Order: sequence, then structure tokens, then C-alpha cells
Amino acid sequence: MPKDPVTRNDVAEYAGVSTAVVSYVVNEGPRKVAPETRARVLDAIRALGYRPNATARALRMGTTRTFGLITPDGGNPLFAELAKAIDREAAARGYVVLQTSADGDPLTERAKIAELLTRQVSGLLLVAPTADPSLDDVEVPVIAINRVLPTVSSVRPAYREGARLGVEHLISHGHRRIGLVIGGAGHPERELGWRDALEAAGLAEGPVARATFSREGGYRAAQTLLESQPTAIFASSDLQAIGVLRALHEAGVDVPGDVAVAAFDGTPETEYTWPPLTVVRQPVEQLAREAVRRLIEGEESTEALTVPTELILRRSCGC
Amino acid sequence: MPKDPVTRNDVAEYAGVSTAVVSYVVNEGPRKVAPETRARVLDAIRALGYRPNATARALRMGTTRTFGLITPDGGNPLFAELAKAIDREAAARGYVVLQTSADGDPLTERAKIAELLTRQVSGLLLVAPTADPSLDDVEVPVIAINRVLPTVSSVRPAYREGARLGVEHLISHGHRRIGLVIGGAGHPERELGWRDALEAAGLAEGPVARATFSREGGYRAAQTLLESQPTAIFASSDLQAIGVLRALHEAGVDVPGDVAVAAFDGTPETEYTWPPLTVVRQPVEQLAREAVRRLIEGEESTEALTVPTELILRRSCGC
DNA sequence: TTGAAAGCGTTACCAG
DNA sequence: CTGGTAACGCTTTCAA
Repeated sequence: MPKDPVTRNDVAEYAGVSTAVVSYVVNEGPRKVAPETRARVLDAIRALGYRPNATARALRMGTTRTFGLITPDGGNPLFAELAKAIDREAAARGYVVLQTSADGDPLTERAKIAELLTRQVSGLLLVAPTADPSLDDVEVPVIAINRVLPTVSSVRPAYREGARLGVEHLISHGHRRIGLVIGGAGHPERELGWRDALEAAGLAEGPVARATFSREGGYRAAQTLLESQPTAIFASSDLQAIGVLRALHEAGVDVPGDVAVAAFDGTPETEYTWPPLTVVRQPVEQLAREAVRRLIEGEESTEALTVPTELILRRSCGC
Repeated sequence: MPKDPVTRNDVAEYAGVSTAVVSYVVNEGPRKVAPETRARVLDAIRALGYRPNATARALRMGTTRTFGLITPDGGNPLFAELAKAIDREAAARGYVVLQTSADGDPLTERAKIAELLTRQVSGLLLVAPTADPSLDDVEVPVIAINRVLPTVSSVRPAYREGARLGVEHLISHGHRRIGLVIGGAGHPERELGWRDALEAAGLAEGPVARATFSREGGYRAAQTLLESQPTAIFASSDLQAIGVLRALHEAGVDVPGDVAVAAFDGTPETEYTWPPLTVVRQPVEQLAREAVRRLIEGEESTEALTVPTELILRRSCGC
């Protein structure tokens, strides 16, 4: 039996008050209500099973208390972790997150942004967006995560310094020929960090393999890299590192004995690879908190906030 | 400059028509509009950058074309994969998914359900819910995924048959002492499947270790199991299997030489463990498609739909 | 302390 | 084929 929804009117009638009073009770403001009236209203709400209609509220108020979140790929553990952290952070502040994936396609990304705007989200969180959305006139705050865009506020890990940290650690183990597995164009920072470390140590540049940010990509890249006989490999993402490990195992290469490995990202699964991966951990929690904070507080600054990374030593580097 | 949003009124005025006509044009119905008028309206829309307000539409129509999705843990790759598939499926039908995580806490789960209902979602997808939501009066369709609830429609993989399939395969490799890593109470099916296979082969029951559905849980469980010297281990989830592998490696046990391993779930990361895992693959795409279909078509049946699993042979079983 | 009523942007009915 | 308009459920000002 599809009983139609209980509205504020029903509650008002049942309690013998006006809808205004119901509103005052539900929102605990903006007017005070006599305790006795209040009790009657609360009773009515319970008796009728009234649930406020957030849609109507949003229309009236002009805000939905909803954020739109777009990740390039919901299957990437890093993005899943970020999404989770953002959801938690937003929920704690009374916001709800509309999460969706752009499937790595710029067109899909634009379409999803439009869809979210139509739904009157109060703000947009874009993880590693491919394009600058401000070309379209977006009237809500936007924040880019893990990618710096010219016209919007952004938050990202210290890619360059982090990569440098990781590679320096590899160098400290005595490696002098350190390969790099890196994504395609548009992600120069980790590569620069790797180069920084090499130069500072007076080392020649090791081999570089470009691949997609995926296990498969890392797997293929490692097979290429192996021909140059590096003694260590730094992967620009977890997923790639996992592919690297598989390629190494298949080739009968001992890790870290023959080749040491370290990676950027540090999602939980890197603790359970074999051997466990030494990683430069992205500050996921902080990125999420900071992104949500900026969105809610309407921070206008388009200056990128860079959050430090953390080096986590495990066995894959030789430690 | 925060220019206020362009409304249907603005468009109507600009185009010199009534708001009704604008509506007809935007929705391509329910009345026909003269081509010339139509063109004027479309021009106005473009010129003004008009974007329909889905909130107002939802209020008027009584439907938001939004689904609420609650998973127990956004960090679990299986749920991430499911969420992704559901998002894709829903998007293809013009729906958007409000995704959130219950963090494995029944209270949080209830709170999130209430929040989503407040927001007038058109349907609720609950992944492995802990409680039956129909206790509260929910007026939208609900579907449970991967858990059968008495009063709501549900969709889930063939847990029992799948587990049996996996264990039978282990038996076909000649194993006679097959341990089981399984979740706590409330998930009897995979255990039954394991037992089915053992009984059918006339084997004594192998050791059982109960653990949380996590890498950590699998790791600990395997350490316990090892004391009973099984020659094979079947894990009831990927995450646990990954923990099992780590425990085995640390103990210097060769996989699959000394102990073979197989797991239930089959998320992408199992292809890149070492050795790659033989898995009983959950039919994620079908589960998602079927769940969304039922929700949209308002299928009332509370009969559980069971979708077959697929055995994927890789190296961890000895193949 | 409470009630009446306007109005948020939309859809769709009823007239014309 | 098009215009005017009521209604969706809510918040909040203004008046009582």
C-alpha cells in the first residue's frame, strides 16, 4: 500500500498548529516555540512518521547541502580512498556527496559536471580533472584535487618533493641506476622529483617508461625497463608498482635483492603486496579535509595548497 | 561577480514566450511547439546560459531520478567495483547515484538511509546491509545486494555454488586437507559450499578460521590455519586471500607448491597478486544491472535473484 | 507565541 | 500552437 508521503501540512493539522510552527520546531528556529506546543508537534511528527522533504527545502533555501564529486576512475583504490575520506568529512558537516566517475573521458567529465550543476550541488570536487571547468560558467565553488588548474582552488600532495624523497631513499640503499615508471603527459611533477634526486646525487638519468596509471601499464612498463637493467624502480603510482612487481616476479627477478621498488600513493593494498611496498604516502585524509573545508568556507584563493607526503619504509626497497 | 542563476522566466521573457513553452521545448513535450518558436527558445537558452533547476523539477514531479547507494565500506575493492558498475548502469538510464558508506556500523547505516530518504531518492541500493530497513516505513523501492533480506527484493551471487566450485577445483588438484578462511557470523553460504565440496569428495572437514573481511583478517587467519598444515586454503573474499598470501610468503611457504590458494570475489587486483589468484568471480556487472533494473522497473518480488559465478583459473591453485 | 501568506523554479492542465 | 496559472513542500517575514 503506497501511502503518500506525510507533509508538513499533515503534521500541522494533526498537532493543531500552523505549518510555521512545525518549521520552527524542526529547524529549532528561527522563532522560539512554547515547550508544550513543541511537544505536541514532536508527537505529531512521530505519530505520522513525518520526514522533511529536502527537495522543497533546497528549492526554498537555494542550497542543497550536497557536493558533487567526480573521479577519473572509481576502480582506482587511491580515488576510492579519497572518496571515502571526502564522504566522511562532508557527512560530519551535514553534507552529502554525489559521487560519480568520469571513466577517464573528458567528454564524460563535462557531461557529469553539467548533470551535477543541474542538480544544484553546493560545490564541486574534481579529482584529477582533465579540463578546466570554469570555461563553462559554473556558479558554485569548485575545487580541484591532485591537479592544479589556473582558475580554481586546488589541493594536492607534494608530488615533486615526495617523489624526490622516495628516490633519495632508494639512492641511500646504494642504487645508482634507478628506473622510473610514470604516467603519460600532463604529470610532470613526480618525474621532476625523480630527476631532482638523481641530480643531487650526481647520478646519470635512469631509464624512463611511460604507461597508463594502471596495473597493466606498470606491468608492461617494467618489462621494457628490465632491458636497461636498472637496480631499482620508482613507480609514480601504486597501481603501476603492483604491475611492476608482477613483471619482476615473472622474470624471476628478486625484489629487493636484484631490483628494489618504491611507489607513490601508498594506498592500503601496498602493505600486502609481496614484498610489501615502500611508498610515498599521499596525505589522503588531509587532502579530503582541506578540500571540503575550502568548499564549505567558500575560500576563493586559486592558490594551490600543497600537502606534504610521508615516506613509509617497507621491504621492497631493501629496508 | 556572482550573477544569479538564470531561470525559466528569464528565458521566456527573452524569447518572448511563456514559461510553458520553454518547458515544452526543454522536455520535448508534452505539447508540440512550432519549429520557429522552438528555435527562438533554444537561442534564448544558449544566450542566457540557462540550466534547468532539477530541484524545482523534483519538487514538482515528485521524483529526483536519484538513487541512494550504501556500501559497508568504500575501501573494499569489491564494493568499489560494484559502485562503479551501478553508477554506470544508472547513468545510462538517466539516474544519478548518491553513494555513501556505512563504515560497517549499523547505526551509521540507519542514519544514512534516513538522510537519503529525506533527500527524496527514487530508490535505495543497499550493499550487504546489516539490518532490514523496512522496519522503518520506507516509501521507495529498496534492493539489497549480496544479502538476502526477508522483506525486500535482493540480488546476490551464487555464494554456495560458487564456493563449492572453487573448492572442487582445489580437490581436483589432489588436495585433501583444505582450510577455509571465512567471515564472522551471518555469512553461512560460502562455508556451506566449501562443506558441500568436501562431503561430495568424501573428505574430512579441513580447518576453519573466522576473521573479518579484510587483508588483516586473512593474514591472521592464515597464521592460525598454518598450524593445522592444510595443503590448500579457500578464502571467502579477495581481501582475506591477499592477507593469506602475505602470511604464507612470510612463513616461507611456497604457493602453490606447498599450499594452494583460491578465493571468492575476483576483483581486478587478484590478477596481480603473487602468484595470481585463482578466484570465483562475482558477477559484478550483472548484479549491478539487475539491481538497477529492478529498482527502475519497480519489480516488487521479494524473491532473491541468484546470479551464477565464474571460476577463473590462475596460478595460485597450481594450474 | 503563533498564524497567514508569499514565493523558490518547475510542470502541466485548461483556455484560448 | 501558445499563454496563464495552480500546485509541489518548504521557510520566513509580517501581522496579530
